[in-house]
This record gives sequence, C-alpha cells and structure tokens, in this order.
Amino acid sequence: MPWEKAYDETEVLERAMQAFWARGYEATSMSDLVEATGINRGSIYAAYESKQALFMRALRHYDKIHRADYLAEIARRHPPKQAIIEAFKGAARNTGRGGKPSGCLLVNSVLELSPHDPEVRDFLDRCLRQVEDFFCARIEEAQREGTIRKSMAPRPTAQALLGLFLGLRVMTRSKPRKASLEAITAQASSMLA
Amino acid sequence: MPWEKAYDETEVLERAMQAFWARGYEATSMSDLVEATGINRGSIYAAYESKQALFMRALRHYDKIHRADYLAEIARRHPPKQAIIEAFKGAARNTGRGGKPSGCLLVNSVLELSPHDPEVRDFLDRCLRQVEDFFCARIEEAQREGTIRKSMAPRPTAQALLGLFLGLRVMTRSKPRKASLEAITAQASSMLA
DNA sequence: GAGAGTTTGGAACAAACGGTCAAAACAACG
DNA sequence: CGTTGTTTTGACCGTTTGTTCCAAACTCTC
Repeated sequence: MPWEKAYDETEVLERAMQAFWARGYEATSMSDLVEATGINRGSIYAAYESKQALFMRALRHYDKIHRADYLAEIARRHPPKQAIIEAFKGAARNTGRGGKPSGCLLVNSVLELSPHDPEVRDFLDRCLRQVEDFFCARIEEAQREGTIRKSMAPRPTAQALLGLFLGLRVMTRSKPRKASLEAITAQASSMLA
Repeated sequence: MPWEKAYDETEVLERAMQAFWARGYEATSMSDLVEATGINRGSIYAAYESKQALFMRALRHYDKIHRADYLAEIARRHPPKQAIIEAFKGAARNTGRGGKPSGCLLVNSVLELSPHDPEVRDFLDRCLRQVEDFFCARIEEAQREGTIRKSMAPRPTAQALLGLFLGLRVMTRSKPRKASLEAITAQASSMLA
C-alpha cells in the first residue's frame, strides 16, 4: 500500500526555492534542481509535473515564508510605525550573506517573468499589493494610536513606500553601498513623520 | 578588398538590445537574435564574438541612449528641479506600449546577472551611480538658484530618489496601477520641496 | 574582367535542455 | 512471507542550446 516518501517535501521545496532565488528561472536547469534538492529527476516530475509548476510552488512557498509570515511577525512584535521601518531594515540586511541569496525572489520574478507569463504576473501582483496593504494598515493603526498625523493619506503613502521598498530590493542584489541602503531606510522613516 | 557591410551596425545593435530588453539574457536565444536582427548567425559571430559579448554591447548601447543621452536632454530642457520630476514621469510612461518593451534593461539586468557576472555588475553599478549623480547634480543646481532649500543634504536625497526610481522601474514591468505610478512621482516631487 | 579579400548563408557540431519511462526497490497489509 | 501498489532510479528521448566552419556570393582594386 502507499508508503511514506523518502524525502521531506517542504525541504525539497525550500531548496528548489533557494536555487530559483539565486539564479532565476531560466538559468536554473532541471539538473541544477536535482542537485539542489538531492532527490531524483523522476521523483521531481512525480511530485510537481513540470519545471513551471515547481517554480510556481517555490514562488508560493517564498511568498508565505518571506513575505506573509515575515510581515505578520514584524507587525506582532513592533508598534505599527516601527514595523514599517523594521521591514525596510530587514530588506536592507538581505545582501547575500548568511546562506540566503541576495534580493527578493518576488521582485526578481516580476522583472524576469511577469511580462510574458500571466499566471506569474497575477500572482506577483497580488503579492506586491499585499505588501502595500501591509504598509497601509500600519499607517492607519498608527494614526488611530496617534503616532502618525491624521492628515496623511494612508494609501498614496503606502504606494510610495512600496516603490521605495522595491528599489531597496533591487539595490541589495548588486553592489549595495551601505550609505544608499541607510538613506532609503531614513527616507522611509521621514515619510512617516 | 574590404567591402561595406550589408547591414547597418547600429540598427543590428538596436534590435538585439530590444530583444534582450523584452525577454532577458537567458530567455533570448541566438535564434531569437538572428530573427530579431535580420542578419545571419555567422555574421553575428563575425561582428560580436559571443552571446555574452553581444549582450554587453547591447547593454552599453542601452545605457548611452536611454540613460546618458536621455538624462542629458532632460537636463538641457528643464530647470534642475523639474528635470528630476521629468525623469520620473518618463519612467512612469514606460509601461510597454509604443514599441519599446516595459521597464528598464539596466534594472532587469541587475537582478538577472549582477550576482553572478562581475563584468556586468561593475558596469551596471557605474550606470546606477551616474543616475544618482544626475539627481545629486540637479539638486545642487537647484540649491544654487534658490529653488531648493540649502538645508537639504544633496547626496542622501539623491540616494533615496534613486531607490524610489528603481522601484518605479520594477512596477512598470508588471501590472502597474496608474495611482501607484503617480504616488511615486508625487513622492519624488515632495522630497524636493 | 580577372584576382583579391570579406561577408554571407546555412549546414553541422557537441553539449545541455526539459521531459518520459520501465524496471527495480520498497513499505504496508493480509 | 507473498502480494500489492507506490516510489525511486537512471537510462533515454527528441529539441534546442551556443558555437564553428566553409563554400558560395559579393565588392572592390588593378
């Protein structure tokens, strides 16, 4: 009868995600994925039916761990205004050291795949909108508790913050100078004053 | 003796650039480039010795036309503070309509290639720094002529503007909502007040 | 118009690509 | 312990990849 798989499914997904994150979709070959995950070619195709499908799963996994869960934790541990700053500081720390590849898989994928793959585009659009919603919700919370002036329009500010945030993600992928990353975080901070 | 080539060299470069811009480095095959440029496989290899080399030439071409020349023209036609706003408005217009692919080849290439190709990384780093320098120079000019207050620090402001600018480039590559693009441009504008 | 020298086009290359398959290995049940 | 049904495995498929090569086509000079 059925029998327990020899590999940990989420660990395989985790490693595939890391490979796509580091090199991008096109530059990551099936052989790379076999090596990265440690399981066999056939097993990958048995579990996920194509490279495309595996990528979508990896993308969703990334979104859950490094976007949804991460932002939720930040919101839980910091007051609303500080939570936004903390998101920027966290992104600025993602320069490639410490096992994790540099930058952000979601942003990388927007540029590589969104113009040509509707499924990826729709998904990533929802992801980015949720980051915007996160900023927006924190601003409104802060206004309720009085740490941000009520005259500020939450939505446009959240949109501008998202822009700044995406720019930060781009910078951390190449040769980020510390001063630039700090200037961006400081700018985010001053937008909330 | 030698004889005039049958194709226009800069037009070939222009079309190769467009192909890389639209699909990225890895996703653009040599066959794609043959089709896009209209000249033969062998002729491409005679003129540029590899896909890598052709890409670097295309990248340099893009940088000259769409970054250096474009910014110079903007600086020539507008007062310094307005020139910065105009750069943002121009980028916000690049959503894919009108023949040109969406987004910016430089930003796309930062995410796709910078982490793994030192030559590309160094070149792109210089490009982005020159955008920052452009912002910085305009701010200083505006301060001299009195349209921007002298208490503003030009360099950190230019760095933050670059961040915002890169974020705008990311957004125009996927499903940009007009409100977001306008919020970013408005934010750039208010940073200069 | 003959000779010289480049450019051109397309066939051909090995390597790598994404994907398939059938047989072997295996855990769980009677 | 044998049967059952899934998982694992690695060889294998046809395509496509980037690149090379050479004969044919061509422009220019003498």
